[in-house]
Amino acid sequence: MPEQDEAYLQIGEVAERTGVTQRTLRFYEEKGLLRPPSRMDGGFRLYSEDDVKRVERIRKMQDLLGISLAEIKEMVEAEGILRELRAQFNPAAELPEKRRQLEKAIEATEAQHQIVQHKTKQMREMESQIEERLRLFERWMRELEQMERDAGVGTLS
Amino acid sequence: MPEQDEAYLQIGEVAERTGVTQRTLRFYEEKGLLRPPSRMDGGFRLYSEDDVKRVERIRKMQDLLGISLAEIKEMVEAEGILRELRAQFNPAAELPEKRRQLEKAIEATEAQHQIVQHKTKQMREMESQIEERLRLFERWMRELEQMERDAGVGTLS
DNA sequence: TCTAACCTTGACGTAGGCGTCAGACTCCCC
DNA sequence: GGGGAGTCTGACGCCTACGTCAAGGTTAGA
Repeated sequence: MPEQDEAYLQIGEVAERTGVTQRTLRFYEEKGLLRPPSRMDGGFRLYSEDDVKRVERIRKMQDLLGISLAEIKEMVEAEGILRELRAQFNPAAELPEKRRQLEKAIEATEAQHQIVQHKTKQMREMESQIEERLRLFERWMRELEQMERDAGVGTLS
Repeated sequence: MPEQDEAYLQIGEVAERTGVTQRTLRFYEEKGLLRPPSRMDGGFRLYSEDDVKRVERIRKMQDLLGISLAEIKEMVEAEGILRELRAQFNPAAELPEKRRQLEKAIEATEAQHQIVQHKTKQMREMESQIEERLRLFERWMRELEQMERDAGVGTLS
C-alpha cells in the first residue's frame, strides 16, 4: 500500500478552509459524503487535501444545483472511484474490474452532465427573461418621465 | 376600480395546473409569497391567471436558484409593483409615487439579475469541469483497453 | 333537498441539514 | 506534569418547507 505523506489536516483547519463547521464535516461523514478519514492515535480525524476539495465540490453542488445531500452523494461517488483507480496497482487480472468501475464512473458523470446542462439552459432562459423585464421597466420609466413632462394623464402600455 | 373578469380558479385547479399542493398554495399565502386571493361568498379562494404565473415563477426560482422562500419573496415583490402600476389610474399627482415604485422594482430586478448572472456563470464553469472529467475518463478508458490488448501492467497517467 | 366533491382553519407531524450543548478525552507546549 | 486549546461522541434542539389528519362549512348537480 502506497502511503501518501500528504500534509494532513485536523478538522478545525478543514472547517476554516472550507467555510463549513466541524459539525457539518462530521455530518457529511455520517451520511457517507466524505469517506471516514484516518485518525491520530488519540482518535482525532486527519483529513487530506483531497478531502478538502471534496467538501468544496459538495458545497458548490448544494449551492448551484440545490439538490439533496443524498443526490450529491451519488454524484461524488464517481470521484471515489477515480481515486481508487489511480491508487491501485494494475495487475492484468484486475483490468476487467477496473473497467467496470470506470464505466460506472463515466455513466454517473454523464448523468451529472445532463443535469447541469439542463439547469444551465434554464438559467440562461431565466436570465434573458429578467433582461427583458428590465428593458420593459426602463421603457416605462421613460414613458413616466414623458408623462411628467407633459403633465398629462395616460396609461402605461 | 377596474374589475377584471378573468376566469377565476379555485385552489384545486391551481394546484393541479401548477403541480403544487393546496397546502403549499396556502402556505405561500401565509408567508406572503402570494397576495391573499379574493374569495367566493362561502370563503373559497379564487385565484387569477396571474397567480398561476406567480406560483410557476416561485417554483422555478426554488428549483433553479435553490434559495429560501424568504429570498424569493423579496424577488417576486418587484412583480407585485408591476401589477399595481399597470392596474392603477394615472392622475398626474401620483406620478412621482409611481416613479419611486418603479425605481424600486428596477432595483430589485437588477439585484435579481446579478444573482442569476453569477449563478449562470458558475454553472457554466461546473459544466466545463464535468466535460473535462469526462474527457479524462474516456482517455483512461482507452488506456485501459490498450493495456488489456497488451496484457501488460502499467499505471494510469 | 340531498349528496358527493370541494374547500375552510387549526393543529400536529416530519424530513433534511445542520446548531448546540455536555462531559470526557487528547495534544502540545512550558 | 500541568493546563489550555482542540477534539471526541452522543443527544437533544431548531428552522424550513411543507405533509397530514380532523372537524366542519360550501357548492353544484340530480
